[in-house]
Amino acid sequence: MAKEEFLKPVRISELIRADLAELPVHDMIPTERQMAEHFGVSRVTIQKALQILEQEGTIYRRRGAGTFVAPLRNTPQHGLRSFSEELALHGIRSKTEVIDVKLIAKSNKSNEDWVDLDEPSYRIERIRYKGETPLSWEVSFVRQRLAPDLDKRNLSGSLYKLLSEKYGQTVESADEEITSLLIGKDLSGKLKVSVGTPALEIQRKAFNKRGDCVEMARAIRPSGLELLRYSVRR
Amino acid sequence: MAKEEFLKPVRISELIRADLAELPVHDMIPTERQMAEHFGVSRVTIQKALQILEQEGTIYRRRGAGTFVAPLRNTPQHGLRSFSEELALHGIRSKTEVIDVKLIAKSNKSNEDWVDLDEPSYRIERIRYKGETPLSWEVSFVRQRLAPDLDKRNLSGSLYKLLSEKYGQTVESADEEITSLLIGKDLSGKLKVSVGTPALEIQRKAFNKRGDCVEMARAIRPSGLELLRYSVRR
DNA sequence: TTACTGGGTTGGTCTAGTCCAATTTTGAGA
DNA sequence: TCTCAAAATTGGACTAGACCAACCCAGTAA
Repeated sequence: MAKEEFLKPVRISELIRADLAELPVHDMIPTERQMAEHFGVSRVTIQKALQILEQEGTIYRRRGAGTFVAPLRNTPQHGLRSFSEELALHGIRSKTEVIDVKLIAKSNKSNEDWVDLDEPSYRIERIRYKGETPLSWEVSFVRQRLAPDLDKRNLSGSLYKLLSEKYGQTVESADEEITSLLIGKDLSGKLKVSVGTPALEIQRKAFNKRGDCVEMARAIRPSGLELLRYSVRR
Repeated sequence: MAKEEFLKPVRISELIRADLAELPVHDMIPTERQMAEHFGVSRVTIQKALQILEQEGTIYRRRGAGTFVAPLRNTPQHGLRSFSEELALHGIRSKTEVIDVKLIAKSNKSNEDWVDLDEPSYRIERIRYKGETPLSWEVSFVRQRLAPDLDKRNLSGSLYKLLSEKYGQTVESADEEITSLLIGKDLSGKLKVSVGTPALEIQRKAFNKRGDCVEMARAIRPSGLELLRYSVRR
């Protein structure tokens, strides 16, 4: 006989979300107490399930009034995705060309002045393609200590996936800083665009759960393909 | 005699954060059970307090092991701030020039093709300055229904603050989309930069708690001042 | 020394119940 | 019909206790 399984908040939120799809916007849904009885769980568990739906903008709650269906938000939530995942979400199959991989000694005053390395790190230079069209030029730095022999791996896929699966370094959060610039002589050839094309420059620091910096990266994306979307919350 | 006040999670998280500042990175802090006893509250309350600190990246937790001090993240968290708040955070006093405010009829096929208005809305065109230097050109659309007589207000301050305090429309979340472009003839004069200067274009939809779109905006920021920062979480 | 095992510790999760504050509804009175 | 106060409802918050899974470490055996 199958062991009795209790419903967990995540599962409950999925069930509720499915029912929600058929309800009109701003409609009130059953109270927490009713749901608790219906699902056979405590009210706290229901509250956690509703909290999930509230954070993703599916519902909103008003004390003393009830819980209501929020309007559909057509913009997809950004979350934390690698570049390849981001492209796949837009239905684009991407290709990655690894330009260069090398080990950088510590505390070098290199030409990459935006990154200060306190220990030996790998420098990975890559270009992302959609078919024959370059989409993005990227340089990533990863500490050797966190990912030894990274240079011997296949780097033409998702770096985040590789770091997570092979080294247990899962990216949980990232800080990004965005500026604009003009494509210069050095990159115009690699990105197959003319000098003076406007582009986005994204500098990113990615962190694991412990708050250690797992990756430092800089990406240059010529304008044309709109991929940079953020959802900001209070 | 003052009424006995129970400590709430937010207050507890502040107290813990203060103590944390003196501890070395990756040090273990007292267990949840110890803290619960120390503060005279339940363990669930402590967990909520720790959840706050965990989300802001101050600590991290490992089941079976304990709770630890996370490394300092030097990049400031972005959160959801208005442009003027963002500038103030960088120690910059900003000035706002209101170029134009007018009421737009519904469903007009205007030259602003990026926004589809389903009802009468205000169109607010402004320029942000640091001293005499223009930083950003912005156009905001706000539904008349949500903020009647908005055109009679003083719009040279924070629009979000105005909407929140006068109309009860507090921005809780926003979706932003970022691209790059070159400054054209129309904006080069207003922003006092030469034609062909690279710039960021930010399109934003801001929502209240109920998920209704409170503001639609488009901002153009010439490169030079780095203000666009995002913290992304899983 | 090395490898394993078992018990204690710790965070993660859930329950059942209580109290509170915001809101809506009800009902009495003018 | 209208107004306003009381009552009921609802989400928000907290407690005390329980169980579980991951982890750490001391002790044991090879």
